[in-house]
Amino acid sequence: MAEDDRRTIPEATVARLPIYLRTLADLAASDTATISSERLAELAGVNAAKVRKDLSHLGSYGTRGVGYDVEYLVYQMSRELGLTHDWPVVIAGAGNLGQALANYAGFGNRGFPVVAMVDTDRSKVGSRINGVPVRHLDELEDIVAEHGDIIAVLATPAGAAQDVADRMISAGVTSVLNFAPAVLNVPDHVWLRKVDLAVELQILSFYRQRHADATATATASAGNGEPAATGTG
Amino acid sequence: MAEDDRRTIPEATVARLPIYLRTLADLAASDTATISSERLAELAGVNAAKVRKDLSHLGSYGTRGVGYDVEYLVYQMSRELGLTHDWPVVIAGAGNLGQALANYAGFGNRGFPVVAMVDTDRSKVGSRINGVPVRHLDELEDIVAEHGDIIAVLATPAGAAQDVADRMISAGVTSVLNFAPAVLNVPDHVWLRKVDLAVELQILSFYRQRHADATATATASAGNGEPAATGTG
DNA sequence: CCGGGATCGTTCACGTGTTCACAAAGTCGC
DNA sequence: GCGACTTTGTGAACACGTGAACGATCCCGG
Repeated sequence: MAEDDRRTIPEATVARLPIYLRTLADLAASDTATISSERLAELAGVNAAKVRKDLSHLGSYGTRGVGYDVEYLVYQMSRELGLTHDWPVVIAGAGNLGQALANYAGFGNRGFPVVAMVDTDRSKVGSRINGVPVRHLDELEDIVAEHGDIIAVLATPAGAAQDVADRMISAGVTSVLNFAPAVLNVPDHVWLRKVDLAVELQILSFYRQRHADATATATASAGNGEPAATGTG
Repeated sequence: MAEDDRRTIPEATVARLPIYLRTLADLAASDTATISSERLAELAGVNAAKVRKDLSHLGSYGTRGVGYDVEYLVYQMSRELGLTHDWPVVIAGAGNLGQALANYAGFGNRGFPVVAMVDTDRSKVGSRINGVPVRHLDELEDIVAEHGDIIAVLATPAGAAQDVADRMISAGVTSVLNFAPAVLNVPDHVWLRKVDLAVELQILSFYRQRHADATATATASAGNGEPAATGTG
């Protein structure tokens, strides 16, 4: 493996690393010392060759004939994913979704403490949700200044998302996770990921609809209602 | 375009159709009659050629020199996505996330009525959340029988997700949207998509971490902190 | 010290998705 | 009607991700 490859991990691999990490953490908790690519692939729901190729991007941490050392792999992977220290998170929008995210254990527990929520609704500002203070959107610059490099989670209505994102970014935010059902335009230096519930449901709806069509029209012909799609790379 | 192509829409295209549809619906609401692929691409945040190729999978609904008829495209796309009728949804898990999803307007409003939530916590069973009745998991078979083909949304703890999924599937469910932070194994005839908050944050963390590394080590060299990644295909 | 068995790391071929580029096909002004 | 202009639809080149295959490497028992 060339020295350069270690610094250019394919996007598809990056998206799978957290899954591997979670699986490996479970294994470590159950006192499993080593694991083969085949078993890890099974647990992570992917192909064994893919596991080996993915892990090879991190370096040669496996031992032929034995497998991978779970503890060491967890350590290296955590380091690579930047999980050795906390990343503060600010949630924009204290509505249903925002509150649920603030309460979500998986957030704060594992390295992503929610340091504040911001909203424009003055009746919410000043309260606390799961211990997280709700502050006014206008205080955003202060919050970023307090915590430095921060991750923005957008849980606002669609109409407000772009405006809030713009303010986040001009305040210095470079990582945005968008839950609002809207397409966001961000500058090149900002990393954006999006989670869209409606889109996911509609994708499911498409395949179901097509399956219904296929079985309806092809009652006697060779109906090929190909199923089994895994989602959200 | 061969007759066959209309029935084999690439997965990547399917994932973008809902975005186009939402954009087009907004345009229709603002009395825009026709739109070019270039403008639609701009609004949807993608490449113009990609828009044309994606839309060509639905058929030749554009007019050269003019663009696409917005209304007609909305109609065809809704039909293709199976949005001409409702798809009932059952949410498993009445915790923070499940409740937020039940309250989420984008769900029930646009063709995905939440007909029930299921949980094993007897203190929750019998109550209503945003008008949605919370029933016991054991009633799952009844619920599926009542509403026929149903979409399952899993908002349970990770440990319970596989069990609940198994029960859903044996009750007849063929579409599953998984919010639980766990890898699910489902039979081939079931469509599965997943949304994982922790994974998304960790992906953001990776790119931020790498960026920090790059700028730290390459203060004087040609620091190439390549940003701008769009998420969740 | 050596052979057998297991498993990694990598190469290669293939399929899928993206982007460019351009002919085909339409509109509009005159 | 006709030419200029606009925009679609698609062919082709390219980039990327996947999965199978296999040599390389390591442990273990004797």
